[in-house]
This record gives sequence, structure tokens and C-alpha cells, in this order.
Amino acid sequence: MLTKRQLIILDALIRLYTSTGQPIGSKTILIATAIDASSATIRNELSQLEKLGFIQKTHSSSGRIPSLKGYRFYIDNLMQPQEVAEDKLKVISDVLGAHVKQMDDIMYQSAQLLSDLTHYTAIVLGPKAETSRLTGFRLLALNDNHVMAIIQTDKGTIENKVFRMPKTINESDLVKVTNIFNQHLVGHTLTDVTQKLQRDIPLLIRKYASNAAEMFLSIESVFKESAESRHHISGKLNILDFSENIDTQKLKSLYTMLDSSGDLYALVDQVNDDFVVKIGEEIDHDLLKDFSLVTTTYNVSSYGKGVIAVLGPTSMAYDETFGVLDVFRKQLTHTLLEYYLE
Amino acid sequence: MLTKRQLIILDALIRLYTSTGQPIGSKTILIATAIDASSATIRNELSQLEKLGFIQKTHSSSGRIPSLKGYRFYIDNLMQPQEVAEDKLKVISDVLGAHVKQMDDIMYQSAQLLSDLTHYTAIVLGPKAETSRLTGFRLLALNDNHVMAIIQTDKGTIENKVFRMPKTINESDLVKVTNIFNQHLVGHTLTDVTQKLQRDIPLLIRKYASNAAEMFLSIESVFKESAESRHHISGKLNILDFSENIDTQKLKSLYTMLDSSGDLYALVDQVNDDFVVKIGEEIDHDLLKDFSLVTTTYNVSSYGKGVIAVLGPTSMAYDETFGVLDVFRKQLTHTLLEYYLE
DNA sequence: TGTTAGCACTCGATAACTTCGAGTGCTAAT
DNA sequence: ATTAGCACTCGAAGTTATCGAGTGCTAACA
Repeated sequence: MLTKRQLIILDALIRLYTSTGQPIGSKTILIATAIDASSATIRNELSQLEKLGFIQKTHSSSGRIPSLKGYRFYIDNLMQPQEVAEDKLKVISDVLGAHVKQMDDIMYQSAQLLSDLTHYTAIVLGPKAETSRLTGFRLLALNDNHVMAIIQTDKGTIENKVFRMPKTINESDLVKVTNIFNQHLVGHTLTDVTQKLQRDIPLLIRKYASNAAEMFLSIESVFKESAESRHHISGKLNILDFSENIDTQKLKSLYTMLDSSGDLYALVDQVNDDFVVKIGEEIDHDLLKDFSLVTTTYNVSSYGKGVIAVLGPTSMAYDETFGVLDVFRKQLTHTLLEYYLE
Repeated sequence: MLTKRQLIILDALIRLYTSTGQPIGSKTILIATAIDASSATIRNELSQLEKLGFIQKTHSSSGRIPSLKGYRFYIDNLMQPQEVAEDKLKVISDVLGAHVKQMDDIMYQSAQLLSDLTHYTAIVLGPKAETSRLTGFRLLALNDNHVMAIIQTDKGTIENKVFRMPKTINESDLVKVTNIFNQHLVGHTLTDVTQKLQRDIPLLIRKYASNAAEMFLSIESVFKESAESRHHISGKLNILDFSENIDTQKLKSLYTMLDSSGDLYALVDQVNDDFVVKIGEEIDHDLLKDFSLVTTTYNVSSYGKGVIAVLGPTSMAYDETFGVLDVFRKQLTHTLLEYYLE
């Protein structure tokens, strides 16, 4: 068990290291805290904390930096989420409270704002659509050679795509296809729909609307896009600021990873209810061992859960990040509920 | 006037410098060319070329690198666009010749492919839509609270946006608005439309469909998006490879610039018919003084002109870039013509 | 007059060495 | 248990030495 003084020292050390980025020595702690003791005493305590694995040295005579275990302990026991300043609160509620017209805009602006406010990289995933049902499908002939396919779900997702219509298709084929889709897909969950699209529907198309087979491929892709719930990432460039000495190759792989939706979901999409922090090697990813990932979810009642995450250095200002994230989760829940209900 | 030998030396020097990135000395040139003379002779020639301003030293006893004037001369007089290898040609025609279904896909894939093949950064601008006419406008009620606006032009652009419908709106309001738009906007050029949207239309809306005023704002934004012709940029990360020692701040500004469509258009959108190369300081932009920009246009008969550009280091392989770009301009012309005519 | 071997000279890159100071651990006294 | 004092460590930053690719110039030569 740590003594009270050790707790104060550990807390101070982490704060100081977060704000300076430099290893922290006994004198620095002496000055920064109200501890009534000499630097030698603090040195003894530091040596103790090191023995317990909470802090470590960068070389034999350096100051101390927090270890993974130290951060873990700090986050689980010491850290207080920081209140978000009045003016920032106002910006958030102004931007996200405004009458934004589309789901995508809300996600996008959240990510932007979150990365702006934290100076880290922000990831926002829209409410998960797995269990949503297809409520509408239509094909709209725009002109002689273009068709628009539109699908809707009960979660408010609306997806559309324009594609060229092969010459062989006419208005009555469109109606046939629409009917097939309405009869067999509308009302089912998207998971079901995806399955049927590969099993049953091709057969039906071939039987009742054989010359629409080519068009069918295009329509299928609309569903694919919709099945991926939306994600937005913002502030990728901030990585350049918070990991100064990263080498080019690593940076390139990192950015490639962040652009790949698959990798991103793997990273962030194990939804737990509360805040989850993964520090350095806790994220099981080579490229991210100097990063931390703070994740939380927002919950739009029955409409599903979404994820908000912040990717920053292991030495991030966890207290601020937690504070901001908490505001965002509440605001998003509120904004989206309004979006769905209005 | 340069002697034949000087031309050979200049040409060799630029090629060697492009492939090694190191200043080139007299011996290197001796080995790399078929010149029947000693290194001393070549040194004399180099000294001559330097006096004429085609090459320069990085320090008093270094090898030579091409100067801006040297590159200029090389590009204008010496360089031969390089034939594109069979397999690359095949990839290009496979990807762009395939039945891609949407304009945007074509642009996007072109940019991707171009950056992959050159290892530089590729910018592709769609055919300019300035003089295109609005040929269709519709509003589609998707459900009780969502409307989709769709606009089409005679150049094949189709743009749509879904937005929430204020509760005050009903079906008949939609019809009213659609009628207003059809009467006053359809058939006009997009430039005209943009003007009318700000002058005449608000009045008409207020007069005949006053409770649709709020909705009008959303519709206006669809037009705004369509007025910006499409652009795609790909291979931004390649910058990390070809300008190794760029500092973080510069990189950040650079990426910010490349993400801003305004800046990008300013850079690339002074359409000339043929190839245009801007070397280093010739690009009037602080951030780009170590870069070169090779631009060309593709021409889809009456449907408009588009721009393809490659951004790379001043020491780029101009011959390859020219070769690849030439293939792309032809392929794009062909692909798009097919797109419009089919 | 153009070419070339020979040589002294230049200067960046790299490595080796020096200095400095923040920080530590240990000891002995309080 | 605390602390003043001190020897010790080691990275950062600065200085110096070494190396070699490359130059320009001179003088000899075809």
C-alpha cells in the first residue's frame, strides 16, 4: 500500500511529466508540492516508488518518468476528470446543439471539435447499426441512363448511390427489382439483409428480372456501404505535434492504419459502457506502443451505441481528456436523441 | 549555346542526381557516360556549365546539382517522356477502362493509381462544370421527416443530399418549392443558378411557400457542393518519402494546404492545354519551394476540361512523370467520353 | 587550342573527446 | 525517520580531429 505522501508524489510526478515531457527529479517535486520535507526524503520515496514499479528512470542518474503501472494506478485511483472551461463548453453546445441537418455532419463535427479541444487525434463512431432494420428501398430513374438506389433503416440511416443503368434495363425492370427487394428484404435486420443478398436475391433476380442482373451488383454495394457504420477521424496531423521524433516509416504506417476503417474498428470497437483507457503496450499494436487510447461510448437509448475515442501520447493529459470526453458523450447522446425523435 | 558534350553532361548530371539525390562529381559522370575524355576535362565543362547558371555547388568543393535554370532547360530541351512499361499500361487500362459506375470513382481511382505509379502526390480535378446547365431538380420525401434533394446537370453531375424536414412542411410545400426551382432555375447555367439562388429565389419562396424558408437553406447547400467541381488527391503520404528531412511544422502546414480545396485549385487550376511544369520557386508558394508540379489537362470534347497534376520533389523523375501523365490524359479522355456518351 | 596528369586545397560528415549539470544513491549525523 | 553532504553517473551539447570526395589550378602534351 502506498502512503499518503507517496500518493502525492506520484500524482505530482505524473502531472509534471505530462506538462513538461521531461523526467522529473526530486527537487522539482519539492518545489511543486506542499510536502514538508527535503529533497533527500523525496529521493527516498522515489526510490521506493520505483521499487514498487510505479515509476522508472530513463538512465541511471536521470529523473523519473511514470511507468505503465504508474499511469494505470494514476488513472484508476488518483486522477480526477477535469472540469471543462466555460468557453469550451459553450463551443461544444453551440456546435453540436445547432440544428445540424444530417447524421454525418454531427459525427464529423464532433470529431473535429474533439481533436481541436484536446490537440490529440479524435475518432467518432456512429451508433451501431447491426440490429437496425431495413425500412425502405427504392430505385429512382434519374434519366435515361442513371438510377439512384436509396435505402433507409429504422435507425435513421439513409444511404444512396447513383449508378449508370445498363442499356438493357427499362422502367419495368426497375419496378420488378424494387418489388423483389421490398418483398424479401424490407422489414428485416441488416444482418439478415446481407445474408439474403448473397443467397436468395440473386436467384430471384435471375428468375424474374434476368436482365437486371448487372444492375444488381451496383445495388449490392449500396448495402455494403450502409452496413459499415459511419466513422470519422480528425486531428491526424496532431500526431506530428505530440510524438515529435517519430520516424517517417512509422508515421506512414500509422497514417495508413488510421485510414483503414478495418484497423480503426478493431482498435476502438469493443464497446464497454464506461471509460476505457489503454496505455501504451496495453493497446495490442506495435505502432501504438507510445500512444494511449481513451474510449467511451454514448448511448442513444434504443437507437444504439456509438463510440468516441481520443488517441494521444501515453503522457497525455488524462484528466482533461476525460473531462472533455464526458461532455461529449452527454452532448452527443442529447443531440442524437433529438435527431431521432424530432 | 551549349556544345553537344555539355548537353550530354547536363543530361547525365540531372539523371544521376535524380536517381541518387547526391551532388554529382566529374568522375561519376565520366563513368556514367560514353564521353571519351578525362575527368579533368569534364571538370572544365562543369565549371563552364556552372558559369552559365545551369548547375550549382552545394559548397565550395562539392559535386554539382542542377539549378532551377538547369531543370528548366532540361525539361524544355533535353527530356524525353519515358515510355510507360507494358505492365503499368495494363493496370491503367484495366482499372480505368473497367465499367466504373460513377464519375467520382473514376477521379478517385485515377488519383490513387497515379500516385501509386509515380510515388509522388497526385491531384485530379474533374471536368470543369462552370458552363454546365441545370437539367433536373427534384425533392423526394423519404419519410415523415426526411427529404432528399437531387440536382442534375447536362455534364452528367448528379448531386444529392438528405436533410431533415422541419415539421411545418408538408407534401404540398415540397411541390411548390420544386415548381419554383423548375421554373426559374432548370435550364440555366450553374453560374446563373448560383446568382439566382441568392437574389430571386428567396423572394419567391417567401411569397409562395413561406413555411419552406428554413428548408431552402438546406437545398442551397446542395448547389454549393455541386458548384465546386470535384477533386481528388492521393499519395499525400508519399511526401514523407520524397522529402526526407522536412520539419514537422512545415509538414503540417503543407498537409493543411493540400486538404483545403481552395488552395489546391489556386495551385493547379490555371488550365493550359499542354504540359506545364513548375519547378521549385516557379510555384509561387513558400511551402512548395522544394517541390515541382507537373500539370496537364484532359479534354472531354464539349463536356469540359479536367486537370491532372503530380506534385513531387524538384529532383523528380520528370521523364517518367511525363510518360505516365500522358497515358493518363489519354485514358481519362477516353474513359470519360465513354461515360458521357454511353 | 583543347586535353590531361598531378597536386594542394576545401569543406561537410562522422567520430572521438571534453565539459557541464541535473540528478542519483549512500553515508553519517540529527 | 529525516536530511546535509558528497562522490558518482550519464546524457546533452560543444569542440576538435580525421577522412575523403570533389574542386581548381598549373604545367606538360598532342
